[in-house]
Amino acid sequence: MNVEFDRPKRVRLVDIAEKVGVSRRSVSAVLLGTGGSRVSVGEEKAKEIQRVAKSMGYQPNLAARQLVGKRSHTFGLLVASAGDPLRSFLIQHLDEEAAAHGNRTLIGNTVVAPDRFDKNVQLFTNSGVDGVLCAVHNWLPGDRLALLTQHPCTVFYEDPGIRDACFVSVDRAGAIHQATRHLIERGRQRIGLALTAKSKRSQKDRLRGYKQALSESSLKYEPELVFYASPKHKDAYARHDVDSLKWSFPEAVIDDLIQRIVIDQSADAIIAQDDYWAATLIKRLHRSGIRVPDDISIVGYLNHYLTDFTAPALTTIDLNHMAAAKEMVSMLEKMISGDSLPLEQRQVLVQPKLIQREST
Amino acid sequence: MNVEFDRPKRVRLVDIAEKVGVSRRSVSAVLLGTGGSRVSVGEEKAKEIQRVAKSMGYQPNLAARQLVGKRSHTFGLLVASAGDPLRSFLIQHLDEEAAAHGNRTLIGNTVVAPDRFDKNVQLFTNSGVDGVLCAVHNWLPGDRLALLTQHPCTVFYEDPGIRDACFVSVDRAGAIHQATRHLIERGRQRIGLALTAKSKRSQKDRLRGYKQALSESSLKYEPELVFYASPKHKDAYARHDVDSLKWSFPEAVIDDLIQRIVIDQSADAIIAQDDYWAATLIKRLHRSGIRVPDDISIVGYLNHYLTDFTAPALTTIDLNHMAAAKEMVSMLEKMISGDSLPLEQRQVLVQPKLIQREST
DNA sequence: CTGAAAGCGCTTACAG
DNA sequence: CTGAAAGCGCTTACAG
Repeated sequence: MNVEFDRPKRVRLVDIAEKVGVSRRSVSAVLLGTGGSRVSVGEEKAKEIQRVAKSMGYQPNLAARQLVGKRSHTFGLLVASAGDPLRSFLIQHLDEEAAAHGNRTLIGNTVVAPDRFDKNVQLFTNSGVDGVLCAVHNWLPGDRLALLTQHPCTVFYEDPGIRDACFVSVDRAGAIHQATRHLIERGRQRIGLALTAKSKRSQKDRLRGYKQALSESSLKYEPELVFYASPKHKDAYARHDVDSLKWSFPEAVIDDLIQRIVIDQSADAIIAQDDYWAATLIKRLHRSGIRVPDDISIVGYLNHYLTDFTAPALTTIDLNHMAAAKEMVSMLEKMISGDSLPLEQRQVLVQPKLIQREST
Repeated sequence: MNVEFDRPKRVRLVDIAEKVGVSRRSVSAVLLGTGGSRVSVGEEKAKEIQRVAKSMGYQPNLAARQLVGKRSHTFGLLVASAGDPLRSFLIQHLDEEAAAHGNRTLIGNTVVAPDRFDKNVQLFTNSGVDGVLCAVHNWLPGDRLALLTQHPCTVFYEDPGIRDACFVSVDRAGAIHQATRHLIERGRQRIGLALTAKSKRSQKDRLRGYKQALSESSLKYEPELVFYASPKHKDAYARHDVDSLKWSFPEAVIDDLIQRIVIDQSADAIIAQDDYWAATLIKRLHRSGIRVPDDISIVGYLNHYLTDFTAPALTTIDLNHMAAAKEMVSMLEKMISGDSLPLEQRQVLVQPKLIQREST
């Protein structure tokens, strides 16, 4: 079919008011729910307004509503990138949840250039967003405090390290605790734990869950079984190539991990930093003739769809991004509509869940 | 640090006009570039306006600009879902490109419910987007014609089947042509081609490229080497589970493919439908004791980061989503600023590129 | 360059 | 319920 390239004239509130023969205010009350409880429109009239609005294809002008101080029903969504492999499910769920609550989502990529985080914050301000959801990794640049100052209604994924900030976090200690227990139940005795930096809170949490599970089973905690990526491993984290806009994953660090934990320490299980570490581990172990799970069990962390494609399929910890997204949007809605959230409701912990497949 | 939860008062155009002691019009001209060429502000004054605007943290109110008919600098981006595994790179690149041209991106998920496509089109209308980028798979529901009618400035990824519509497409015939030639050069003689439906244009294109490469090398085209997913294979396509919001990939169809093409027809190579088919193929072949690439070569289609995690790493065709995204945004910008695009510029073909890894 | 005014499409407060 | 008016922050056309 052929399509005409004319910009269609939009129907306005006043157009349908004139057509029905009522005031704009009545139309506004019926269609947009404005005016509080003061306005009472007869049921007959209300129905007619609805009917005419529908037949004329009325769509309220959001810019106009926004200008008079109504909610924009727009959320800013800060992400590393729309295709962020570690958080693409989270991003998707956040967007779904926002939409389910009647909001639009303005997506802001931050990973392409160091100043993009702050630029997007400005943009969100211009755009008059009601609130911001921040799913950017803490290890990426960006002024979180400025974000919070400009947009008090902001909910983070993971603790941004700002006092009283609202955030949702996965129970990392609980996650590793589950994984460790699972491995112990499967008869593993020398369980390795792969971490990045020693000083990071997230990594300390994981270590805590690990130690606790060991002690509950009266197993000795051996520091030699904990692997830390050394500073020379620049590829310890997922990285984003700015030119191709593609993500890449650790490689060399994995061989080091195999040498130090699997070979030197005779580990019979590894809890990996994430599913990508785990997938690479499986590949490299396979090349060295070490069998998974016969010789060694591997547990991932995330539950990306990648886990179905490793051979064997990866047992992993599902970080429950759907629950996290629901919590984040729910918190944000509360902050926007009500007053500020009481302190004890500003930090929500989401429970992860172990998914057993074939690698353990 | 503690954060105050007050909504900050935004600086307006008039505020900085008063501060500097000039008219709003001058400020508008200097800061927003309005008023055409009529307005001439002295260089001194202009600099002072810039300085004061910066010091006061002025941010133009986009809703107000939009209301008086200026561009909203907002694009609608229709996607299956933000985490769409087949197009997440495309989505990311589209967003990047839009931002690079100074636009905001309103993301619209469509896969959660059948009416979401059309709902999002309405939403885009309300939001006053300048144009729409549609990256939704053609096999998903949604009224493309209504989209095009409401938003004449729309660019599709892949031909939506509407006359004169603007779209960017990958050269599918060229892609399969490259893959086939590559396999022939590597000494393969019985090259299988895995397709979905016989009647789909996209699949016919692939077949064309396949046949052409064969005939160029004087190889006989054998229809038995072409696999079509039968209607019973409901899992031939990537599917999105509405409850978990997660995607899943074909499984059973792959075993059928192995039986019919690899075993019955003794294929020594397979060009898969996409990287997911290819990854699953590699896994299943491995279980059957068929070695890749010793016994059979496998080529994927997409170049997802998944390809690095298969064992062996997957040779695949990079669909060049970055180039596609650049083209799409460039077309859209032209449509928005100028008049309608001449017919011959409405359909752009992007060239894919074979990436050799280990599976061939 | 300036000021004063009108208008974009809505909501709200006001007087009936 | 109504109409007439003011205002949100901007741009534009108008008269100087």
